Order: sequence, then C-alpha cells, then structure tokens
Amino acid sequence: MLKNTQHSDCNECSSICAYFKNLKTDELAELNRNRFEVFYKAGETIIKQGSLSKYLVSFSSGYAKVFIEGPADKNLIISIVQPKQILGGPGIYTDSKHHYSVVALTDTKVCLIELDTFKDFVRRNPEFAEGLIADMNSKAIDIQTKFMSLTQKQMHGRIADGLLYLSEDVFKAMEFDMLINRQELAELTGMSKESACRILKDFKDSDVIDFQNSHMKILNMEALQKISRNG
Amino acid sequence: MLKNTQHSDCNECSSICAYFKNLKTDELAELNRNRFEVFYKAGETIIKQGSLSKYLVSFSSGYAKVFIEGPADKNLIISIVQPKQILGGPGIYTDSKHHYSVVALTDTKVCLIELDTFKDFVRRNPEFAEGLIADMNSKAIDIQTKFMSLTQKQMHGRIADGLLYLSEDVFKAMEFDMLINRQELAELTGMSKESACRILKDFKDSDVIDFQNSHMKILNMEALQKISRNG
DNA sequence: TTTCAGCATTGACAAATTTCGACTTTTTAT
DNA sequence: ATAAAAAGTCGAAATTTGTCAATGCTGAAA
Repeated sequence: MLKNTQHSDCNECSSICAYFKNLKTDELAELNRNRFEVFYKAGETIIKQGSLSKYLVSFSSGYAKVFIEGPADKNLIISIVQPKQILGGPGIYTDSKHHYSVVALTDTKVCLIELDTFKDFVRRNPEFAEGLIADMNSKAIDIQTKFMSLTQKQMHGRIADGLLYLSEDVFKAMEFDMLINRQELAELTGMSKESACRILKDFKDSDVIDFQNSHMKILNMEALQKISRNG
Repeated sequence: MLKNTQHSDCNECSSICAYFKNLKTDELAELNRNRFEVFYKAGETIIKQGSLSKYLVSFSSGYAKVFIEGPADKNLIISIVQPKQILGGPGIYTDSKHHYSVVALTDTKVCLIELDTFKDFVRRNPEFAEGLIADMNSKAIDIQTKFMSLTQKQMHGRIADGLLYLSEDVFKAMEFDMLINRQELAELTGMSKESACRILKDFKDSDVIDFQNSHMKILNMEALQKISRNG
C-alpha cells in the first residue's frame, strides 16, 4: 500500500462515481483536500470486514472482489468492483463498521474519501444525497437478484449467472480473463470449487463456453442465458 | 382494501418510521395532506412486485410478509414487517418499480405516502435524507446477514436463524404465533416445506422448541443460538 | 354436525451437492 | 532452471436436500 503525493484534481477525474457530478466547484475543491490516493497490489486487502470505516473508497483503476467473510473461511463474493464505483457504504450511517471485505484482484488505485467530508456533502447538497440514495437503490436491487440466483437456482443456473455477470456487468465482453480462480468462482456462485470445475467442464463439453484456466470465452450466449433462465 | 376518510394526524402518529421525526411542522402538515390510510385484510396484496411505485407504504398496524417472486412460484421471503417500517424503497430512485411483493399476514393498516412528497422531503430536509439513508443502510446489512445464512448454512442452521428472527426481531418473545405456515417458513429459510417440517420435529424431539401448528415456543434459546452459529 | 379442502407430517426414494483422495498442471520462490 | 507450493481436475463415496405419495389433522362452509 503506497500513498501517492501526486494528486490529480477531482475536477478532472474521470474515474469517479457518477453522482459526484452533482458536487459544486467549491465542494469538489473540498473533496480534493480531503481525499488521498492509495495504490494496492493484487491480493492486498483494501477494506477489512469489521474494521472501522473512516473513509469511503472510490475505485479509480483495477479490479477487486467484494466479499462477506463467514465463519470458518466460508466466504461469499458479492461483486467484482471496477472503476467509478464507491465502496464502504452499508455501515456509514449505522455502526460505522465495514460489513464486507474488499481485496484487490489486480494492481489497483483508489481514492480514500474522508467520511466526514462525504457526510457533509450529503447534508449540504440534496442532489448529491439523491445520487447516493439512487446508488444504494441499485446496489440493493443487485443483491436481491443475486440472492434469488443463489437460493433458488441449481448449480448449472448459478454458474451461468456467474459467467453472465462477469461477461455482461464486469468485463463487458464475450472473452475475458476472469481474474478469479475456481475457489473464488465457487464463492461467487455458492458452491464447492469442485462443483464449479465440473460444471465449467459440462459447459465446455456442450460448446457453450471455452476456457483455458482463467481465460474464458463464451461461445453460445443464448444457451447460457437459457441455462440461467431455467435455473 | 378500504380507504378510510377519518384521518388521524401525522403529528400524533405513533406508528411512523423513526426518521420521520426529522420532519418539521409544516412538512408534517404537508405529509398529512399527501397520504391516505388503507386497510387490508389478511391475505391481501399490499405491494405487487413489478408494479409502478407511486407511493411508499408506511406500516401502521398488523404484520405482512415481504417476498421476492421468482419464476415458477418459487418465492423468497425477505422479512416480516411490522408497524413503523417503511416499504417500497428499492425502486424509488431507479426504475420506479416495486422489487418485491408484500402480502398482509393479519388485518393491516398502512399509510400510503405520495412519492413526490416523500422525494421533496429528501431534497429539502437533510436530516430526513440522512434518516432514509440510515434506514437503507440497516436494511442492506439485514439482507446481507440473511444472504449469508441462506447460502452458507445447512438446513438446521437456517431454520434456527428463521426462528431466532421471528423471536428476536419480529415478535420479541419466546412464545409467539408464527403467522406464517410451513410453506412460508420454508420460503423464509430457503428449503422445501417438508424439510422445514422435519427440522422442526428434530428441534421438538430434542426439546429445543415446542409447537402446536403455528404456535411456537422456544424452550432452549442457547441451544438454538448454538445451532445457528454452527451452521 | 358433517364434509371437505387445505395444511401438516412422515417415510421411502431420488436427485443434487459436497467431501475425499488421487493425480495433473500451473505458478511461485529460490 | 528447479523444486515446492498452490491451483485445477475428476471419479467415487458420503451427505444433504428435494420429490413423491400416503396419511392425519384442523378449521371453515354447508
């Protein structure tokens, strides 16, 4: 974890979450004074579940996994984050603790935003507050969708959902490097890593996908979507 | 569904969600003009998933189940609501649709709050907005907890969690009428109703609980909590 | 009161999923 | 480059969970 003293300006930042566009010039200046850039290497922990949240984390570059740590190393990956997303939300107005962990999947750059500054914006700037609420709204809907997938579908449907998530929401491509290993794919889809392996093989055998380790190619998107629908 | 023309005053309402205390006198008066009371009988649908959300629902008396409707009648009960809770949130700043259904478990009284009025408050009253955000925060944490329970624990742990939820969060008693039947208990804990039956029997046989149909008594809270912890 | 429909219960079986063990491949550290 | 560690793969066995079918129970309607 390296701190960078070479700050760019929030005004010109292209990797900030959409609703920050509602900040006025003076607020942006204030934001600029109360944030700092941090670089993480792949594998480093950006947010640790249970720790005090003093900052919100604005994701600038790279990828990271967001996951809930259960007892006995039973993790559940909630999402893969990418630039323009804000992390650290759920605890900020309740117990001021982080309710998930975030670990970098690639080398990563983030901006840590002072929580006091952020909360000031929420109080002073209604558009900003609305943006935050809208962001929380869509995160709530996302987690509901994931909740349904993991509790109501069988393994084939869940792996299909996982692959569609990576393809459509994260990497926006039919061919991509997953960045996560089999264990993590299992944690994303709520099964054992062996089961994840077997189902990937099934999909490969039926020419729905092709892969080499973590490099994944979707060959038959319709089939994958059908598997997802059928659960 | 009966509309009631005998409005009480929001000022004196004791069954409104805590963060509405942040509303000022004139705002409360405005709220009073832009809401109306509705009565539902047990079994009636208060909110239908997929419908347009024109109102927020403030729960005044009675109980209701909140659930996501999956394909093929596969429902997932997210929570049991009680007075002082606000419903209809997740879609209000995104697609203006309801993302879950709500059905009354008992005869029920709610206040429908005009969405435009509510959003006005959010814009004009920072404390109110903060209250809303805090409420969303705790709902997000709740659903995360439930998510972990349903995806990481086996059936005994999930039923224990379900019973603890009913006892500690909903009815706040060791003995209570569940209001939900076995099918619904199954939908709350993510299993088939037969499995739910069998596990209730296991718990009864080991003197952890006692029950007669929907009337439930927790005999050994420590044992139940241990089962919950052990998954 | 009687009847009936729906809910609850239970056992037997089938299906889904995990665990274990063995082995191979890939990555990492020296 | 080599060895060690980690990750991936896969079959078989064990476990968990769901489905089906039969039966009992309960409360509401006639």
